[in-house]
Amino acid sequence: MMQMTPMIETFVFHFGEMGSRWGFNRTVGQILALLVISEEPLSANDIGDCLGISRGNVSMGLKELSSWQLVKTQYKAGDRKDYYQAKGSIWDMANKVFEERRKREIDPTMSILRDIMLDEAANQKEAYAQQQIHQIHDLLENITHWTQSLQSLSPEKLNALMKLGSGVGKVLDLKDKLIQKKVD
Amino acid sequence: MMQMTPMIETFVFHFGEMGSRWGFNRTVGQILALLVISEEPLSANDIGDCLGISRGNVSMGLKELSSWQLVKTQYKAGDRKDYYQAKGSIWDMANKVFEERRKREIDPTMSILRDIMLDEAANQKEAYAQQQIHQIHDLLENITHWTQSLQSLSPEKLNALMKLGSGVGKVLDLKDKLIQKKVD
DNA sequence: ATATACTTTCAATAATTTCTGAAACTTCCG
DNA sequence: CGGAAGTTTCAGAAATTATTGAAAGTATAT
Repeated sequence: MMQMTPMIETFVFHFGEMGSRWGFNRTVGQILALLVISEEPLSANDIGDCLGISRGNVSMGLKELSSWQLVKTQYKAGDRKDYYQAKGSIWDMANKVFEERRKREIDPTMSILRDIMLDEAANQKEAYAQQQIHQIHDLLENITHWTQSLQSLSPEKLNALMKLGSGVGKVLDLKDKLIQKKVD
Repeated sequence: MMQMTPMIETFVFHFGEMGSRWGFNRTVGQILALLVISEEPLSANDIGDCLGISRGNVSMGLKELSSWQLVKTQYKAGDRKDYYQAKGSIWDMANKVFEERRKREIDPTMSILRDIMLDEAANQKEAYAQQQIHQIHDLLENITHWTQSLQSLSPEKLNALMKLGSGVGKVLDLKDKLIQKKVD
């Protein structure tokens, strides 16, 4: 079984706190952290022992992580236990988290905003409200398209883009110039 | 006082639900939504009446929104009441939310990860853990730089970038070619 | 078919977060 | 100063969310 050295405890517990901000609860955050820093797969009992949580809670946590597609199951020959591992690279996981959050947090809002935009404004106040709602909708739509296109980039390109930092403004200028060339 | 038409109610209540996912609680989300779609400033009592919540809760919600720098206070001549309004454009507000979330969710984690990275790995397991932690740190650092550079872009450029969508990959290729030229 | 070794579910409970409302505080005016 | 009109605070109540653990479920080996 994994032993919890002080370093690993610090990481796992902190990740538990933060996990709750990233859309899952403390236990789920801790389980994910544990799986991420553990090279070999862990059984559900290992996880419960390390974190000092009940067996049922581990099961629910793993179920949640599965729904986020963040864990994979390993079967060991001659052993009935299931063993769990983090699935994919850190990059892949971050992507999964972004995508899942978009689905849960942005998509439902978009749908409601679209409905509202179809309604006829009944008075001056509603007209103003609708105008604001329109802006929020457009913003969310942009963010959605944007993150989707980031997800379709290869990891290398993504990394290049990230490294670009404030150079991103320059690249935009570049693009304008090139388009200009084509027009000429 | 603002009347709650069905359209406005739908929006405000939904925003309340979603607000809790964006880092503030239901009431705070509702108050923000109400202020965003209301053209003229509202008093704390107006807000409480519209949302059916206690005066104390309104006060706490406004305090929270102030700490996010999302509201401004208006004083009306010959009226002792304070009147509140959403501060800045939708874009500005989204930026504030991003920034505030970064401060609360990413920065503390970065600091802990940095500490861990300075420790000497005591054994093979810790070495692997440290390697993973290093990757997480780099990812978060990239995201931080990236979002900071987005924030420093003008709204127009930001919009152009958003509209670019998957074209972003092409622009990157372009950049590589241009750098290549310089090297030649 | 039964025993065994595990996993999952879910009702009850515990922990946490949010909300209320009364009291304390502030500010403005006469 | 005293009081009226407002705002803020915070202890306790209410609501929500997370956790436990025992019971039910599943799969495998004999």
